[in-house]
Amino acid sequence: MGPNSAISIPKPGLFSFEECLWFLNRNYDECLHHINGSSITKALFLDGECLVFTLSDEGKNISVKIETPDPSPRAPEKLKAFIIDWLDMERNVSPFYRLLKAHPALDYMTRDFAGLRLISIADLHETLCWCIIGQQINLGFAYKLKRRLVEGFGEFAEINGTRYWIFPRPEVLASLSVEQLKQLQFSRQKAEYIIHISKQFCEGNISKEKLFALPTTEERRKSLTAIRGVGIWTANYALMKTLKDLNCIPHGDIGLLNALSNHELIKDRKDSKAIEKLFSKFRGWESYLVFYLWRSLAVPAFQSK
DNA sequence: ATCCAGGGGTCAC
DNA sequence: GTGACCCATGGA
Repeated sequence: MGPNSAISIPKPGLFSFEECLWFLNRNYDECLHHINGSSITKALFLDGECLVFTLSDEGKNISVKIETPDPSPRAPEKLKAFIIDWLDMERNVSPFYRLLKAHPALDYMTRDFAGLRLISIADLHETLCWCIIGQQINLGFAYKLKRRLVEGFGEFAEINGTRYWIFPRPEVLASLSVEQLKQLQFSRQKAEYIIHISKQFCEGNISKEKLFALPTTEERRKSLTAIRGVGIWTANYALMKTLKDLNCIPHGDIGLLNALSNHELIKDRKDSKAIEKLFSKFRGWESYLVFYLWRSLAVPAFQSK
């Protein structure tokens, strides 16, 4: 491990590693990263190179340690860019905080969730598959299904006896049969959607680059919902989590509705006028507001539901 | 047993 | 464009 594998990333203002860590370590059985005390370890492919890295808090900086032996010369630089993007470290969120502070029911978030960033999922294929998995089932079971998929068909790097998994490649999922996924307790519908979406990636019909190339959110949304299994909720989730489009609201999301209800911001699940009214005050920061509202679901006072 | 869960497709109007 | 209905599967 030479000096090249030590990387430091300066923390921006209104950024809390602890809050981001909290999000990544919610009470779910996540299989794509490991939390150990106050550090995160994850594996990924960067331009085809498999890297395992550990993030930890260094006060004014975040330190990144590459665990994989013999990383390529450009690995540190690419990894740094990945992490800045992953934890949304380059964004100035102070305008969002000003909007929160101006809202009596949401003001507390600027203190209780201070420094939380919109943590992304870089891989569009992974995001869409994750959406399909999570559609209409409880999150606990969704994470279970994801783990089965990842450990069944993904790849891993092993460091000191621990396996760090990477989400399966589109080519692998595209070649599966519906029956193989049904054995993992995927419904027929989920199995068909995932195989179909994976094939679309293999054939080059979908890619993150192609989506980015579209000029407007509306065109990106249309392009996504044209895919079988991708509805408006999934499209908005993917735009928010992978393209970091900040104008996206996953309408109908049960967690979002529960959070709005907890804050007494809506009367019932069909109160779309109240939802529109709230989000109209957060133009340009809708996705951040959604993310913070999801965060609020873990607040003990809102847990009794 | 019954209802719900970070939806989506289809089909009628 | 909107609404009713079906699809699936585990968890509480």
